[in-house]
Order: sequence, then structure tokens, then C-alpha cells
Amino acid sequence: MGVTLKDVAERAGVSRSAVSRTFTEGASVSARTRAKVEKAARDLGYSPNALASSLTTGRTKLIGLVSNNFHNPIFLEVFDLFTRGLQERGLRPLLVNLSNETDPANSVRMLRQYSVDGVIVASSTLPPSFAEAFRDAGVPVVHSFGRYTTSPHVHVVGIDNIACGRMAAQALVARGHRRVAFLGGPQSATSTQDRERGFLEAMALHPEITVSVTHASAYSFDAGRAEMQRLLQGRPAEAYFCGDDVLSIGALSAIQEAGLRVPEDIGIIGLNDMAMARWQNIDLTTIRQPLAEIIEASIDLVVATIERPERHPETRLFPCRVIERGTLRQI
Amino acid sequence: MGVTLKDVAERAGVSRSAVSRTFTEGASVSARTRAKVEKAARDLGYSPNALASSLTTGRTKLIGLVSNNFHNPIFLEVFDLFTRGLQERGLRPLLVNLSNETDPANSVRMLRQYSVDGVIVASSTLPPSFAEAFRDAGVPVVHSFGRYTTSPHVHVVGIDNIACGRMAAQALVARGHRRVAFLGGPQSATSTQDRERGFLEAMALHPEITVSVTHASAYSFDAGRAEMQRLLQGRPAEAYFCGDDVLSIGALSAIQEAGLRVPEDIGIIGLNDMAMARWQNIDLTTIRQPLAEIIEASIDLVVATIERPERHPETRLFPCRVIERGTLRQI
DNA sequence: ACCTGTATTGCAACCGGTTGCAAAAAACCG
DNA sequence: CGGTTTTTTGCAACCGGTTGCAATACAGGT
Repeated sequence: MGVTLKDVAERAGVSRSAVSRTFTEGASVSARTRAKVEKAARDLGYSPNALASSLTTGRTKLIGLVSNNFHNPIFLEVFDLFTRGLQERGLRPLLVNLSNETDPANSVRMLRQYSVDGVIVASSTLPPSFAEAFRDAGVPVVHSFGRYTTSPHVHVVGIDNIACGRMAAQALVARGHRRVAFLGGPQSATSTQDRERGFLEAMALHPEITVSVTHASAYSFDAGRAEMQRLLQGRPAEAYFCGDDVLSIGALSAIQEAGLRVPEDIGIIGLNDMAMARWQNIDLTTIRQPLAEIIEASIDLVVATIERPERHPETRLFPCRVIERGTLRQI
Repeated sequence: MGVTLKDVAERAGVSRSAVSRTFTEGASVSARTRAKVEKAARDLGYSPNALASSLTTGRTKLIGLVSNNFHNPIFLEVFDLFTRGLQERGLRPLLVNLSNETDPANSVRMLRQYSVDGVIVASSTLPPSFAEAFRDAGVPVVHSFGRYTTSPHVHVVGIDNIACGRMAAQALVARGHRRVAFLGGPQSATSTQDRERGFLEAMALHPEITVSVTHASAYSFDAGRAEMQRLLQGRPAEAYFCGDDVLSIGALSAIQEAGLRVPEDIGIIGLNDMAMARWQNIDLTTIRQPLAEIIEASIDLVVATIERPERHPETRLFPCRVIERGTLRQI
């Protein structure tokens, strides 16, 4: 089945080293030898075994792409951008699905067995310790959509969730709402913790406004809908900042089912700006997270860390902005 | 950084073979040696290099997962199921994003360089020739969501799109509609070609019913919405079978925006039953594609082919069924 | 204790490449 | 043209494992 270096060398009448060299960037080969080798390789349909060469070069060009968010529609966009971005740089994503797993040990072991050059942890719900386990194992790692800390142990790329919370608060304040609320994702998610904190911080400047906070059990449609249904049993707020878009859409659904109007009776602002938020029959006002930039930066950072592993941990946060659509009344 | 076999052997005071054997299933090692080796390995934090061993065993446990559907929400579910299913069997998905690429040559070369044990092409829009390119290169391959042919050159797992077309037709007929239509995806997609064929075939038995056919430019919300807007300029049909769910939701949006009621003025039936179809504010009547079974079977089949490469190409089709929701009037 | 059959072990070659080094070839130069 | 410098080449060792084979250890039977 497999055509090897040796086969090509024999056919071209040169040494194995010569063949190896024609296929390695910047090695010393004469034009004549190269031509002979290339012809032989073409005839035989040879292409070098990346895994075998990784053994000596120490580089596999494999990047572990680890996530536990296989249910949030935004992650389809995330995977699309990551896979394309990695491919453009000649890197290959080895996908790891971490649903209902929180112990990093298995993933670390597995990805080390495959000698990945680096790892990208793409998750807004995993704790920082997860990515740190990779760093501790000596694997270059970037936590995308992770939490910013002042003394990071690991590269983080994402958004300033606290600032987003503030931004949402300001959007509601600017519209003159007097009773507002945060409908968060699971309390264990760092993203929800930070968004809540920013929201409350900004609201603290407006003591005349009533603020309340509740949490859905997951970043999911069903959880958002269930939580909003619960809220509608009592006296709901005038406007809600929801933990993310999919939660927002669940809440939206509950509100419409209850026969209330959006944004007249209840306003909603989400966070992410996933594809469905743009759908005209959803038309969700939301805070856009600049996915493409975050992912671009994550890849840059993991590549840079592979090249200089001693590199100091760094945090890169990207600014978000409100996308005005139909679920929050206009100013 | 890396602890190797040799390090463990030295520490345990045994040969390298002994270490290798304790880590290979079914090899001959005495309990005493095994204990010594395991202790040494634990002390050193050793875990075997999967790539190095693949060199001699010829197995990498890497499976290429190739797709060009990174925009259809159903594929998030698909990736979730594939990655989990593969992981459960100790296989690792190497993800390849084929957006706007139609030439298999690059993917074939790349996946061969990484010596993947097998490939799963997960796409309802790629031509059969794509998967065949892998088979021609001697790589075990399964085409998931592919087209059934009577003399397959490659394993295919999916649904009978022609039967689905008929099923949709019957659903519309049963509801007494007299003017129906198929709003397909891109004409180049084999799935659309087959659904259309089945739909028309079944409708041919009802000459009293008027049938028309149009195509959206992609399986996407925007394309579905645009096409329905165009249709609404003229005299629309009473009910539409849409090429897939995301197209249906686009069409739904256009209908609602035009101030028409669903299902009273226009009925819609989709295909896939993706997560959003269940969302109560969408509530799409659709034909469910049994994703989990399809993916399970795809993995089984690729594994079986890896074990017996000479295995005859096989087609496995799974039955679909109508999921009644709110976009088609009840019988 | 001795013989035989089975289990365990280490040696050495191999998987498909890469690379330091020294020899050979080519290019340069007066 | 001979001497020197620079390029190109092949040899052989190595990357981190696996495996056939022969040697050794052990167990069972009498």
C-alpha cells in the first residue's frame, strides 16, 4: 500500500537522505537531484509520512481542539473558523469532545500520546484549571473564550465579560427601564459569573432601578424558556439581559407563548450574535462577540507559544458591541 | 520533556521489549515484570507515544472526519455524535473542513500523510466521487448522508431521500392540499435531487393536484427566505415541502413577514428535525432523520472496513418519519 | 531429581523518516 | 591548471516504539 522514501530513492537512483532533503524546506539539494527525485515521487505517487517525520523533528502539526460546547449553535461557527484557520497554516485539528467530562487528566494523556504541538481549549464554561493542566504537562495551550485574570497561568483569548455585563446594563438604562434583570447561564460558568458581576456593577450606579438576578440551568433554549416561564408566574422585569443568545431565544419563546409582546412588554438583550439571532423571525438584539478575531488571535498565540514555549502567559480581550435589532425598544 | 520507553525500561531494570509488552494488549508478560514496569511508568509519568507505535503496527486510530457543511446547524449535532462515538471506541477524529473545496486530491493527500486508519465523509452535498477518491487511494471510507446507488463503489450510510420525498408528498396529500410545491436546496446537491424525485413520483399518482418546483441557492436560512419572498410575489402554493429545516425556517420567516398565517395560509414541512425545529417559537413540522443511528452505523462500517478492507461496498439506509408540529395543519 | 512442555525474556532488526558529519563533487580564483 | 572554498551527497545513527526468534526460566508430571 504505502510508497516509502526508500522506494523513491531506489527509483531515482539516489540515497534516502537526498529524497528526504528534497521534501524538507531549505535543505541542500542540487536542481538535478531534486528533479530526479520529484519525478520518481510523482511516478510512484509518494507523499511523505508526516507521523514518521514527527518522530525526529518533534513536530506533528497536530493541534488538539478541545471543547465541551457541542450544543450551543455558536460553536458551529467556532469550529468552522478554527478548522479553516488552522488549515490555512498547515495545522490539523484533532477534535476532542468533552461533554460531561470535567477532569482534564484523560484529555491531557490522550493528546500527549498523539504528540500534539499545541492545544486550544475552546469553552466558556470550563474552569481555568482545565487549560492549566495542559500547561503543567508542558503542552502549549490557549484558552479561548476563557476568563481573564490579572495573573494568568495560561494564555487566554476572549472578551471582557465584565465589560459586556456593563454594556448590557447601560443599554437597558439608556432605554429608561426601571425594573431590569439578569437571566444568567449556569452559575458555575465563569462567563456567567463575570457578566453578572459587570451588570450589577453598572447597575449599582443607578439605585433608582430595581435589579434582580436568576440563573438558567444551562446555556440552552429549553433552560432559557423554562426559567422565563417561571419568572412569568410572578411579576417579570421590564427588560432582561440574558446570559447568551440561545438562552435569550428560549426566553423570547416563553414570552411570546404567554401572549406578551417583545419589546413592548418585555425587552431582551442577548450575547454572542450567533447566526440565528439575525434570522428575521427571531431578530434578537444582542452583544456581538467578534468570533473571527478571537479565533485568529487564539491560533496566532498557540503558534507563537509552540515556537517560544517560555513565552509569558498573555490575555487578549476583544471589544464587543451592541447589535440593535428588534427585541429591545429603540432609544 | 518526553519520558520514553527506554527511561522506563532502565528504571524498572528490564528490557525495552518488556515495557512495550506491558502496554500492549494480550502480550506475554509475567505479573512480576508487569508490576515493576507499571510502577516505573507511574513514577516517571510515562505514556506511550501513539504515533511511534503506529509506525510498526500500521494503525494510528486516527479517523479523518471530512465535511463541507459547517453552516447547517444540524451539523453541530453531527459533529457531537461523531466525536463521541469515535472517542468511545478509542478513535480520534481529525477534522477536515472542506468549505468551498470540491477537489478531493488535497484532502486525500493530507489524510494519507497522517496515515489515518479510515475516513468518514459527512456531507449531503458532496458528489459520490469525493468519497471514491479515498477508496481509490486505498483508504477505508464511508460516505455519511450520501446518495444511495444500486452499484455503490463506496460504503454509504444515510436515508432514502427518494422515500422521504414521497413521504412528504403523502403528508401533503393526506391533508387535502390541491396546490403543493417543492422548495429544494441547490440543484447540485444529490439530496435535493432525490427528494425532488420522490416528491414528484408520489405526486404523479395524484393528477388532480398541481405541483411546482423551485430551488433555493443553498441550504440556508437566507436562501430559503429569499426564495419564498420571490414565490410570494406570485401566487404561492398551499403547502411546501422544503429541502431541509434551515430552508424551511427561512421560508417560514418570509411567510410570517408577509403577514400570512402558518399553517392556515401556507403549510410547511421540512426535513432533518434539527434542534431548532423543536423550538416552540419555530415549531416546525418536519421529517426526522435518525442522526444517531446513521452515525453509529457509519462508525461501525468504517471500523469493519479497516479490519477487512476487501469488504464489499454496502449501503445502509435508515427510515425517517414525520414529526407533527405546528407548520402543517393537522389531519 | 529429571525430562518435557509452556511462559517469559532480551536481542536485534525494523517501521519511515531526519540529520550531523565527513567525503566527494562542483564552483571559484589567481 | 592547481589550490581553495562552497555545495552536494551518502553513511550511519537516531527518533520511540514493536515483534520474530532463540535463549532462558519456570511448572508439571513421574
